[in-house]
Amino acid sequence: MPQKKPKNTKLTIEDIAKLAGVSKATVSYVLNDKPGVSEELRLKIKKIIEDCNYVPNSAARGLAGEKTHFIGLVIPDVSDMFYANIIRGVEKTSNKHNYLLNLYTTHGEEEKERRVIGLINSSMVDGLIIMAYYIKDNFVDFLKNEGIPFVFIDYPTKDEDIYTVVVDNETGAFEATEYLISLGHEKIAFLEGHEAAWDSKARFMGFLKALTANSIEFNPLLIEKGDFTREGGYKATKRLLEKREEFTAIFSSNDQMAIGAVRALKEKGLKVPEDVSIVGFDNIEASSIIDPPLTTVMQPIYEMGKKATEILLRLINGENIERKNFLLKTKLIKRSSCKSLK
Amino acid sequence: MPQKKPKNTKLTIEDIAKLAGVSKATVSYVLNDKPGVSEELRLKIKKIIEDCNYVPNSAARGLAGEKTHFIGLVIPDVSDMFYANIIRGVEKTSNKHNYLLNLYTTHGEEEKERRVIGLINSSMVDGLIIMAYYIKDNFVDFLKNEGIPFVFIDYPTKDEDIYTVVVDNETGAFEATEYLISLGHEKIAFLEGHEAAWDSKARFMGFLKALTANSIEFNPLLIEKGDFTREGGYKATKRLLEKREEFTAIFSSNDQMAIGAVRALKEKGLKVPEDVSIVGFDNIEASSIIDPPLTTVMQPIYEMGKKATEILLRLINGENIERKNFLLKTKLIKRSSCKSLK
DNA sequence: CTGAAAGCGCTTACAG
DNA sequence: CTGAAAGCGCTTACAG
Repeated sequence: MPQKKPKNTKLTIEDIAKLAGVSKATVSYVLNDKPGVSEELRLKIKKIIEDCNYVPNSAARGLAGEKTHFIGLVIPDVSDMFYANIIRGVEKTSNKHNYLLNLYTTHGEEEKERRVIGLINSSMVDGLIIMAYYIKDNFVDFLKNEGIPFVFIDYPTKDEDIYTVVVDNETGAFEATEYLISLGHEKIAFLEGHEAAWDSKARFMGFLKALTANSIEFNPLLIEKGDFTREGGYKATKRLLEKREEFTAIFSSNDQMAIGAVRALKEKGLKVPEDVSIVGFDNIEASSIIDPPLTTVMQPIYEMGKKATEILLRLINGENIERKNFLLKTKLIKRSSCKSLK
Repeated sequence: MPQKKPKNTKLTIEDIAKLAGVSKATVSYVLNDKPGVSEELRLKIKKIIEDCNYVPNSAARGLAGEKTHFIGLVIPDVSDMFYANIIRGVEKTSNKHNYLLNLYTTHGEEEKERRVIGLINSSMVDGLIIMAYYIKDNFVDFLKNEGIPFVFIDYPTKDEDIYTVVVDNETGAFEATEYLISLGHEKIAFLEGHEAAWDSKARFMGFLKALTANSIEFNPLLIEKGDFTREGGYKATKRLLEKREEFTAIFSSNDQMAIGAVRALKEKGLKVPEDVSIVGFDNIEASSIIDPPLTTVMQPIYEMGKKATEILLRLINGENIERKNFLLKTKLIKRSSCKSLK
């Protein structure tokens, strides 16, 4: 009957202690690499543990107040490649340090994000990596009081008291725009992402700064609102074309919209990059498959997960980390959607 | 200091008991919907729990032998859309039933798959969903002895004693081939996947059966070995073309190879679908983006995760399930990579 | 350097 | 219908 878990088959610390002829405490010290056991005994016990394939019960460890060797990852979704890559970064890094993963998906729902609270209560994880939408200050305060280490991913805050790993969207957009300018483009349209999205804003800032840095006048008519979707990019580009305001390039604040833009241009008989150059942002898989392959800005997604985990693990181990806010660099991927005007 | 978890802030069952003026046991009964508490008292206690935002400590629950409300998912990777969709299916379904997810990625390494054993020991999960490569019979035996419910995904076995959820690759391939035949194709080439892959074999079987069912003679010259990669499909198709054996269609055992095949054909000046029709398998994102969009067989990936979770949850609740092996249907996605010869 | 004992927060017989 | 007590497997002061 699956209802009952017959634990009798499982080895406990007591079994190991008996086998080694010592007390449970001594085995525990060995397990946790604590002092107070002679090297000889330590080796002997380690061998027995190894031979028996004994693995300590994490639940008991968690309860007793020691490390559980689990870290919790709060993330909106798993089926999006962006999040999937973050998970992979977290997972690979934590695995390397003998940590396992608890996954909590929120699907961008505020209520589910709040349930994270229950999780922490459960003393099931030693630390938390959080990527969320609705995190408010009170939530952060709660976490602080909780005394559990946590790191935020892609959550830009001015609160210098919390650990964050964020992509440098602004510089990424700056570089992409400078690239277009270096090819001779001056009339560059910009497709905005979702209104509330801070990353869209950061990209727009980078775009603006690049124009300014190159003494190119900003033309508000060439800005179109979008929503980060393919359809949104398509519509934005159609609106742009209807304005009959001249432009030679489009900088889209993400790839999905850039793909929509390509379609809109093609429908109007315009060729990419012959008539219009396009740069996207994100380097999603589709960007290398479409015709023409898209020049875009790659985010260090995997690295974000990795970095956040490294920080968290150090915090869990009680290390002090000087810096709290980490900005990760993007990379411009040049493909064939841009043409030089020179 | 992050080293210490100050549990003092956290509510325990004892606090709730005091607040309600009852013993811990009574609160526990309410928590677990067990009989022995008057309806009135039950409601009162539930309200207090609600008001205090109390969440029981899963570690303690797990230790005490009750449900942890975690299920473990063993899976090779997260950054592959196939697996990501399975995770999503598992995660959405388990969340709906108030279950949380523990994720264990194995990266196809036998040793890491084995570490699953440690996990079970940990009484951290109530059940296990497993998608693995090296699972041997001894491993299955271990799980059975463990007394923990488990369900395998995409693990074809003749062992009628274990629960499995598998895609009906054979019927999927059968239908795809019949579709090509219905368009008038008789000279159909087949690109095999990785040699050891049982799903590749199943797809080949479906292909063969469709030929037989339609009295079309099987031509061994039109079979090419591949390895499920884009490059493998490209090379296989080049070899195929060098044979100078006539064919009007290609059935590739997955989309990646089909994409490689399209490239090989284009390089030889052949057009898809005008000169050669192509059908893939998997319905990966790229299949809808390439030119021409690929006709392919969609696997019910999300549904596999969902189905496996539903089964597992029922097992965890002690329900008996009559059937053990579930075959999930594929769906033919018709796009423009096939042309009728009629 | 080592062991006996208490305690983490829960559940579950067992009495009443 | 309800409560006192034992126990799950660990860790951690505290003695020795």
